[in-house]
Amino acid sequence: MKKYEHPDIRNVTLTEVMQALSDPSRIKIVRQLLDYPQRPFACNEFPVKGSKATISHHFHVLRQAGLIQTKVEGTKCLTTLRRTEIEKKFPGLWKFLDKSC
Amino acid sequence: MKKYEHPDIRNVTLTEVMQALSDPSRIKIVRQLLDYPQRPFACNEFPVKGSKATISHHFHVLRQAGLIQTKVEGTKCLTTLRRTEIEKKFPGLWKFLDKSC
DNA sequence: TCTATTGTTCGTCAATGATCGAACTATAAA
DNA sequence: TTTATAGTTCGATCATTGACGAACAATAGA
Repeated sequence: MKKYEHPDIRNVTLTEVMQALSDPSRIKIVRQLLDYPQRPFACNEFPVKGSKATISHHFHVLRQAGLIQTKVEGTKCLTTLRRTEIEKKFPGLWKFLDKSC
Repeated sequence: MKKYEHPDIRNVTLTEVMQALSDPSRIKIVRQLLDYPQRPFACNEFPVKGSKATISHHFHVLRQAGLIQTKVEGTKCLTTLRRTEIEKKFPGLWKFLDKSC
């Protein structure tokens, strides 16, 4: 598998972050990651429906927005939140996403 | 001027809110409102460029997302945040928007 | 009444975004 | 080496969205 590009958080804009989170599937992904801190998930471990291509696209968007990081592990790719970096740049985002209904 | 429709906050989704905030002009509008609590602004008092139609569209989106309320006053329409209602449904949103850079 | 102000609505166009199947890559396991 | 697994990338399609000008509506003021 190819290695992933992760943007420098300094170059991430609030608009991008909002845009990334303006999709129900992507919000689900982020919330699951919030619910299980430190635990990495493979792409197919999220309750998101759609083709492989679509799901891959969602992770790409979240990655470009600086919200997640992806690490190759065998044939899988493991995703975790970029928790502390995002919290530093956008304080309160995680808390907000976690609590909002 | 017509009277405005404001959605019941209960029917507003997080996705809608994120979508509404995924535009630089609309973020600017909300931030200005955050910076001057309680003070109502007319549509043309925001540093947002674009035609009248475009600006009206941005306010429409923010209104449908439950973020702002608009009141007719003469030939103007005055906009304020739906501060407490949104804070109750999406705790931390205002704080997050205010602090993020 | 006439005109200026303020904003909405409509129709249109261009750009973006979500979705998919198909072909592909890389690793693991048989 | 063959097959299965996991995900990416490409190209296409379709829907949504942002932007605009033009026509409109409502109020204020001369």
